[in-house]
Amino acid sequence: MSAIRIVLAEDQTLVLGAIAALLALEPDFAIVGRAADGDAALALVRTLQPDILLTDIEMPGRTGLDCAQALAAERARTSVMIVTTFARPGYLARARAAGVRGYLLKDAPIESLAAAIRTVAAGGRVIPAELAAAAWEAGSDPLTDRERDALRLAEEGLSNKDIASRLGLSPGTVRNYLSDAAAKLGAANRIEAGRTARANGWL
Amino acid sequence: MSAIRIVLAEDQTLVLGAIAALLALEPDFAIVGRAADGDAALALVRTLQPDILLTDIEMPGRTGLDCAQALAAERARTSVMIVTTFARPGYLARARAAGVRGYLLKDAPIESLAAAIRTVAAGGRVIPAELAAAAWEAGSDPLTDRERDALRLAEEGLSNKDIASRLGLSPGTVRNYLSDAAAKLGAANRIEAGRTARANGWL
DNA sequence: TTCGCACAGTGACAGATGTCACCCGCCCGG
DNA sequence: CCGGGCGGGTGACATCTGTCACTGTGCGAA
Repeated sequence: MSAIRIVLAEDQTLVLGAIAALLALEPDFAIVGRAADGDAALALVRTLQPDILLTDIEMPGRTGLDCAQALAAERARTSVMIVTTFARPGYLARARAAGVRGYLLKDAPIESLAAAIRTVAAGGRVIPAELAAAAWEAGSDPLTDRERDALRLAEEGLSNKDIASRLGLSPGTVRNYLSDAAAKLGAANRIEAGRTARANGWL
Repeated sequence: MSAIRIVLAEDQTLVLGAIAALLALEPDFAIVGRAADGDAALALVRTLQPDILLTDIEMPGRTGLDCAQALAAERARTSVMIVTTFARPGYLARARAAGVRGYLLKDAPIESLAAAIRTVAAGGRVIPAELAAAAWEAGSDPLTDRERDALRLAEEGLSNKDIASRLGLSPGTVRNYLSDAAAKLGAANRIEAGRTARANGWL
């Protein structure tokens, strides 16, 4: 029986190296490639055709979710697994939509990583029950594209006028979008709205 | 020659296990303890008296910087090293003040970790030059304690009135604090002020 | 074809926020 | 003992934000 061939993607080099060291201890795993950003990860997967791509979400350039989407579109033979710090419902939903086969949190017990990889390599799926439940409770993203755009800029402290000129809108329209977004999210103002949206992985 | 005795503290269990696996590969290192939060780390250091405490900053309960401060106050024999995601000048400044002997970023090359540990164990210090330079440029925290308090709550989207009642102040005073803070930080409003302060590690 | 909804805008109003001046008391360093 | 900084406060003012109502357009689904 041949080893499970794995490509790792993670922007924090120290963590990348450490996870590689951890997985290398398992006799049935072969770490065939490492990448520090999404574009490098995609390139590696395309040339190496591994069994598993184990990737972080938040990376410079292309995110792990972007990679999963791209590979799904190409009908690649590689199964994508996500390892992330964030238990955001929106991330999980996007991962599911992108055909991701495993979703793990970085504060999960270590043994669960190797176990999850074996499960996915055998054709299974790994999504923690608590996470799935939280995603269910949070529901789906209620925001429209323009509301998201406005909220992203508002988060950075821009005024309605500045946001309007960046988006090519009138300040009044921006005010309406942010007001709508806050209402949908049950927030009292743009700051709270931004925090809520981000916590849910909707930004 | 005996091994360098190390205690690791890191709240993301997966990363903790991975770093432990990585360091365990070095014959002159002995991982004598692991902790997933600051309080556990302190307790371990006090009983085990290791050569090195290698700790993250952002952890539940006590932060890595808090631990360093506590150990410095006790004149402990353990040297504290920080490994963190964030290159925030304020963090580095607080680390220096707490007698921290090494400060590494999680996106540093892997080999540098082992090298840094050996340097610190031999009585040296490890602070990356770029980080030190950035800290120099950013200058020191211009905020007063009350301004920081107000800014922290403002970040969460609370109104002046709510912040005032939480801090036991009048809303006008809160307004003044936030206005002062924004002026000191060169920000146009509370949101930008909060972002700037956080980016610098002043919150 | 009509309904709903995203997108875009205007106008009016209340309330929140930002700015400034100016007040007090306190403590600490020169 | 006097200045300066911090903590705390007031009042006035301008501007920004949040809320509502109401007007359109265009698209896609029933």
